[in-house]
Amino acid sequence: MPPLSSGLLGALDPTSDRAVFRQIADQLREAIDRGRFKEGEKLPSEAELVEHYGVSRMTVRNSFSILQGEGLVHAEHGKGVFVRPRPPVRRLASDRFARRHREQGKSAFIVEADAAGSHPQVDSLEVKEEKASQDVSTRLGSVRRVLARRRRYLLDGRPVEFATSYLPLDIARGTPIAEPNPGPGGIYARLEELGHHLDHFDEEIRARMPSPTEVKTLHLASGVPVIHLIRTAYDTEGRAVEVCDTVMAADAYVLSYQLPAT
Amino acid sequence: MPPLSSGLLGALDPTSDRAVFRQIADQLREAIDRGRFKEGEKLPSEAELVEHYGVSRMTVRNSFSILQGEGLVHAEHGKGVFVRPRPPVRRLASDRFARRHREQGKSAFIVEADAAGSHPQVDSLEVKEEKASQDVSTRLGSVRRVLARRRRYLLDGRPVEFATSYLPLDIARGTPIAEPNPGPGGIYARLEELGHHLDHFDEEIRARMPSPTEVKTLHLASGVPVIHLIRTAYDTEGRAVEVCDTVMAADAYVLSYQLPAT
DNA sequence: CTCGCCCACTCGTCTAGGCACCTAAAGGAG
DNA sequence: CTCCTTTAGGTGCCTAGACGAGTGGGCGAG
Repeated sequence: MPPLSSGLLGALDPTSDRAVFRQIADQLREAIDRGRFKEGEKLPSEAELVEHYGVSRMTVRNSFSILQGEGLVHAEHGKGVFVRPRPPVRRLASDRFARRHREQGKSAFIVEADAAGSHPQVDSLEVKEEKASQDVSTRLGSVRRVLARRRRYLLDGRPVEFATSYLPLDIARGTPIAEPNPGPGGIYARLEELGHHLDHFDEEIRARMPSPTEVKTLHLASGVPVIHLIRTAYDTEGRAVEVCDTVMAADAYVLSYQLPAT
Repeated sequence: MPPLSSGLLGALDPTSDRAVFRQIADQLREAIDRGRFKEGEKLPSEAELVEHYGVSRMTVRNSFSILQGEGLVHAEHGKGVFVRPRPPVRRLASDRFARRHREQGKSAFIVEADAAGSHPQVDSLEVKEEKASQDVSTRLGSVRRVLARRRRYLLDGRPVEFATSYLPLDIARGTPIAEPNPGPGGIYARLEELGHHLDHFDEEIRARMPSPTEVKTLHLASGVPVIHLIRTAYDTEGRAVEVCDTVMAADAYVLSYQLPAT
């Protein structure tokens, strides 16, 4: 094992109240923040740090687990611990559902990704009728059963988002909306063709840590939260015609809204 | 030590690929989700679980640390590990900066909190001139120095958000905006009085894990992300007159936006 | 009865190892 | 030269135990 060049990391302060594993985590964090370890670069191995600080391996592992929890690093089995590269973020503008965008035909996700030079994909498509959850039922105005459209979005092979749209059966059943591919402009274009002119959307945004299912579906590294967005679409008669429940990898998105100051 | 009533938790599957500490975490998580352990309730102690599963204490602690990372439980030294109660969330409506709200006089935060029956506070107020960061400078249109207004918001004693407003010096210097208390309606009211009629706001939303500083400032439990909101205010001449950088405890907020479908 | 101390229980930190498994590189077989 | 096997280095997972430190209840002294 090559000796760890000691310029990068300092020594511990034995008089400090701060736990040793926290001190080590602090030093590593600072070194990362200062760019001493760059994105994608490998941190010193556990053994090197054991040597450098004169502590036991569990203590070093503990430090790593803190940094993992903060989303700063990720461990690869058999390779090492690496500074997590910050993936390019996708900006979601608040006008992304504007009518003019629908007129182009392709879905918003595809158009936007192509424009950014990324390779977009949609998978795990599922369209079926099911019982509405309490929450969805409330939002749609006491609907018992709904059409659910589930799909997952990937960017350059990486899953970044999965979403489920819920629509009242009396609107969606037997229309192109109930088809896996609803046609150009997506379901919003179909809704308007069916006479449900869209008036506005409500979006609710939360952020939280992912459930184990979400970790799997989005291949989330530890320390990456999710953004949970619930959009309700209303037609010009004030009726809620769709609820879309979206979970996004928080490190892949910036949401952007423009608000009038009236 | 009283025996752990074994109805609550199952046994381990030694044939499973899943690591033991993950299996234990899974069982605890499921028990919590099913309401077998309720909000605020104490989980079995480490020693009880060691006994129940026949594993070492580190393994049990590892399981707990997973659940902590997910924000499901929190440990209290000397007392036990508890199911984390979900605090009431504050809804931030997208019209919260509408002019009509400013006319009431009090700041948006105070008015809203009072209405919800909570006890609001603002602290660690700091107003000073400083060099603009690269990012702020860009957003404000190549401004070198700015007036920075820092403050922290608390709800019923709990810190939930801290924010910094940056304003160009040529607008803010020598005005009530540079005072600790800018007067009724806040700085937006003052900006309008000074002839900077507000046209619209841009809001950028990110979610991520907090830095150690943010953990301290917001007293964040582990497993709670932050919502990072950057708002830029534009006047009717298209000039950016304020950038507000806000970090919120994600478990205390739901952001709500209404978008036209035009 | 009250106060203060002590002890049992709890989690927090750390040590010192062992086994399993993955990865990459070196080296041997074909 | 290519392909496979071996092996060393690395991480993941786990054990067994020690000491520290916060909490709360019980018990004895006053």
